[in-house]
Amino acid sequence: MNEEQIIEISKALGNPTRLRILKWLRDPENNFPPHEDLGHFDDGVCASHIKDKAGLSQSTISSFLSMMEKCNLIILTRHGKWSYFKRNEKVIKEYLNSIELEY
Amino acid sequence: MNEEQIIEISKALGNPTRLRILKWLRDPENNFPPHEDLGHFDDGVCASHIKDKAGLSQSTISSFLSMMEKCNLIILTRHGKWSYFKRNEKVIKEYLNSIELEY
DNA sequence: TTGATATTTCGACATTTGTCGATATGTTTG
DNA sequence: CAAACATATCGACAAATGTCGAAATATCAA
Repeated sequence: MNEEQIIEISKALGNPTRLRILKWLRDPENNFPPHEDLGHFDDGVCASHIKDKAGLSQSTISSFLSMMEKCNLIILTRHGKWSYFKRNEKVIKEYLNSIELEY
Repeated sequence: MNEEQIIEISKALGNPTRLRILKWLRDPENNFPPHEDLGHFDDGVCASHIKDKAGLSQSTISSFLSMMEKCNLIILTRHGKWSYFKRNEKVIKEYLNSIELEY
């Protein structure tokens, strides 16, 4: 993983709300209500539920999720009007490995 | 490692100069000139050498090193008028483990 | 103790980030 | 298509960060 990516991910992790979102997404069943429509968390959790749990404004959460997605910490999947977010385990591992081995 | 510490370390890693300093300190022999007085890198590298390599002002580097030390990423040892900095491998490992297992 | 040198602290200022409410866009459904 | 809802974007503003040069401290050495 290149330096730029490591820096962007580190910035994303340097905020309590974003760090918690990442943690919550580890275990959607225990951190969020079920999705009415979908009935599963295969693509993660929809933005509204994350907003409700985080307790910040819709626009703030939207931009937080967007920056987490831009640096590939999370993966966005759209189902109709809903945006679902799940962890990008591969990139998280790469981040940890890069720091461990290179930085 | 608690959330606050993870956040502070992530912030420290979210800047190219600080990230590079951490990397350089992995291998002082190959990244810095020898210490005239000391003749070894047992306590790391002195602030001036880090400043020269980073190419930022002395005050900027001083505050960068200070914040890296406050969040325990690096360990400061003073020898007379020189401040030497080395990596805190234990804390770096704890950071990576915490993210891997909790976040 | 005085001068030279290493580091820290201070004050300034520009840039970035955190956060909001309002507005715009996109999607579903009646 | 129009209303309703989920999400994204915009504009604003306060707080934090990046960065500098200058001044203050601390230490060594003559």
